Amino acid sequence: MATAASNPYLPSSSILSSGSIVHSDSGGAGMQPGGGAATSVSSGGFRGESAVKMVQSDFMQGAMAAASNGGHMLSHAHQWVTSLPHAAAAAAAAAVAAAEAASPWSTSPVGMAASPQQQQQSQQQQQQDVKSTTAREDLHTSSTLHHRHLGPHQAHAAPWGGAAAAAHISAITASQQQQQQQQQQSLIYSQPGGFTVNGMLSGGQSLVHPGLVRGGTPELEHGAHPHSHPHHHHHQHHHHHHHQQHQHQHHQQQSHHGPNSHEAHSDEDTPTSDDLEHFAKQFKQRRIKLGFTQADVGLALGTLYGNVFSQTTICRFEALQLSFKNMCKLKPLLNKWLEEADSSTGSPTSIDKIAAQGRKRKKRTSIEVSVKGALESHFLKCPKPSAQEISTLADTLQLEKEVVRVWFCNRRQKEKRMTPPGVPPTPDDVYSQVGNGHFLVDYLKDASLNGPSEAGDQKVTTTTRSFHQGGYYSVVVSWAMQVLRELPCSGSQDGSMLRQGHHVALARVPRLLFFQSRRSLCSAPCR
DNA sequence: ATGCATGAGGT
DNA sequence: CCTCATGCATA
Repeated sequence: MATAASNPYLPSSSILSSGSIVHSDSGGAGMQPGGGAATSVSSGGFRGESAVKMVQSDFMQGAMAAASNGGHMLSHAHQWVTSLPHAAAAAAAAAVAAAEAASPWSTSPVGMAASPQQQQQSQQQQQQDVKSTTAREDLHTSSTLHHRHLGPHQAHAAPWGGAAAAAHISAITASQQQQQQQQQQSLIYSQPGGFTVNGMLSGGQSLVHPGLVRGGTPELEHGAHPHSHPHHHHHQHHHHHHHQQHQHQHHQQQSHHGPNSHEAHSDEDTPTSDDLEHFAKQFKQRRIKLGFTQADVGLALGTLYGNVFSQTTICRFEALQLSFKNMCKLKPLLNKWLEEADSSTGSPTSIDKIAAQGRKRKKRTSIEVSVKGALESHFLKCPKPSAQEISTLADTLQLEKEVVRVWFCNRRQKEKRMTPPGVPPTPDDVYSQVGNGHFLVDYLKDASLNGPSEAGDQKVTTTTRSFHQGGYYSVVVSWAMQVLRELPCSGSQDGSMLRQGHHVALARVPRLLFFQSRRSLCSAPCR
């Protein structure tokens, strides 16, 4: 009975999740800032004190640095490849079969025809129509983005698939969201600041001059960073994009800004995925050079513009793991921050923001690999299970219903990041996908899970254009590796075979087939 | 860096 | 109940 939390969140730490899966780290509480705060929380029940968190920046920076150097970072690749759980070994095999049967990328009508859900989703994703803006400041970037022309059919390949339309349309529809955020924040800020939530903030960490808060950043690159001219324009137009499946289309990924005097950089124009990618990279480098951690930036943004962001968000931005729209929204802010930090001289625009939350978060449930596998398996069959199904599944897996529900939600979200909403029929796009696929194969291979095998016939020509929808394959990869490592049920088949099969499946089943397989094949009895 | 969670808006 | 933007808590 793992009714870990019949109550969403109890004010106090009465999360006695009896055994099941709640991950009760010994260390967790230990590092809690407030010391006893972690558990005590009596009345207040919040862990506002957590503000003192010691950043794990070191770790991250190191990682990022490494990533940068590496040329290809695993962190931001893509993963439209969802793999299958051990239990679904069969599925994997099936997938492989399918993959081979139907030339993966060459023929890809499947994608388009793919689940209606997908279409639906993509549509929704872009919809959120723009409410007029209220210039929160004046920094409305974006100008009159001269979108090429939005025809009735412009669904084209945009940055991240469906984002295409979004790109133009919602160019930078930050306004709406900002409103939301501000609302929330205002609430938050109103919290009496008994505690110094920002030890670091007030401590003078926030906007220290770029001098060298923590110097020594290896790779330097002087040169041209994007921010060029600060100009504030503001666009505001909302269209309704009728979304529909594109049959054909062209994409606008040209990253060559030759002819046009100003292509895209900074904060204007409709950023293309290329722009974003580039910006993100630049941003990261500068940030590191300046000695700021992602967390610092997040706070600084709040301090400067009123929108506080967490390390997570900054991280995701740098890794291009946000939705296209979201990326567009953040870019201007980050860009501005860059400028500030740059000229920095230390403009401590300190407006302490307090981020305290009155509620207690439910402890993070840790789902076992095997269980995850089962979930994945189900996800393949039905990405959107009904409440009933969820309940059943939850019961079967001995998880709370809510946990399962959330899992699916998150899974879907993830999928959006990894799966282009509209399958790009365009050869070009397909290629880029292939590139990713190879990358993945390469990675697995490198992971010493097995030899070259099939990978051989697929040249491991990693495309550098590793972006498109914010990759996420790393997640799957790591998971896949775990599975492969365990692979409890290799009985039926030969271990190596299975492995190869797996890795192939992982590499080539990318979405298209994926959907296909979701219906026909796949249906591992999962445990 | 990422997994699970929360909440605001929409239906 | 979903999607989406975000973030705490973790690995």
